[in-house]
Amino acid sequence: MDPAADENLSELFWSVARTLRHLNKEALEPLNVSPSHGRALAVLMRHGPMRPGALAEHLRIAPRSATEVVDDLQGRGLVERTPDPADRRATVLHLTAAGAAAGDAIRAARQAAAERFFAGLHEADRADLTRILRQLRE
Amino acid sequence: MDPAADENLSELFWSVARTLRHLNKEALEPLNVSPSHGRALAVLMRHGPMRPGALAEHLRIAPRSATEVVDDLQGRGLVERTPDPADRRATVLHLTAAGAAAGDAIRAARQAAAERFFAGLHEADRADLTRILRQLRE
DNA sequence: GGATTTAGTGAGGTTACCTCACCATGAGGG
DNA sequence: CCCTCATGGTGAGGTAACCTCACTAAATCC
Repeated sequence: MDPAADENLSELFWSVARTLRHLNKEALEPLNVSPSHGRALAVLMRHGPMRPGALAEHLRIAPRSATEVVDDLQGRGLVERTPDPADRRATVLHLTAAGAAAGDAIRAARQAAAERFFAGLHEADRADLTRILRQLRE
Repeated sequence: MDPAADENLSELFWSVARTLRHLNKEALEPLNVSPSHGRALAVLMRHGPMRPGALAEHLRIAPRSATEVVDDLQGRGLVERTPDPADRRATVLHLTAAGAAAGDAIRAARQAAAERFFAGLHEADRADLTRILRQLRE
């Protein structure tokens, strides 16, 4: 159990993470969305209309911060707030047509970036990586 | 080449990265240093005294931002600025005794966190992960 | 039906960055 | 030797993406 090995594994992980983040950001740049907005749109794409609170949970940010993201997205005409018929305190967020289009573009760009990044791996290595990462996530 | 597989691999990677970052931050918290300060101290520990500009390069931030980090670190008595005898425009940063001690503690805490995190993996999986990450880093 | 909880948001703060402008110093060319 | 240009550091001011705290309106519990 060489301690230096763990240190290296951790550093290695960060080094790879940085590259991947960079690629992601680059992929999103031409679409004129920040990574944070991209994540929010992706959540709405995947899980459908939801309340700001639920969005906050998905993004693991404070509810107040979700309000801010939504403000911004609404300002760009990508999402809309509609009153929740079941609870008059609440609002429901849903994508506009433009938002859905942006979401599609983001998904495609992200996927292309990931594809490029992981393309160097053999099928078996991919499978191993997936398995190991799943285990780390617990 | 299922597209969804790559999407998942990328997301999986981020999920794990987030956990690791969280652990790192937690490990640094009791030492009362932010991750950003920790990184700066680590660079000074590893590479010895250097100018702010060099620190900025190592941290991949703008020189002006390095000034800020150094201001903070100096305010906590962890680093000192001394005039560079070779260039009267420049200053040289070096760790104080407290800074070196903090650097040691940070290194230990970081390593312990990584140890705990990767402890769940079998030796073989660790080796695979290391190999695959190395390959991804190219 | 009054107390408590929950949903969303205004106000204001923090962290970790950034650019631009500026000054002092150093280095090279005529 | 002086003049120009490059370089090291920093003041001023800005930004993104978070945060907490306090508040209102509505729902829910006892």
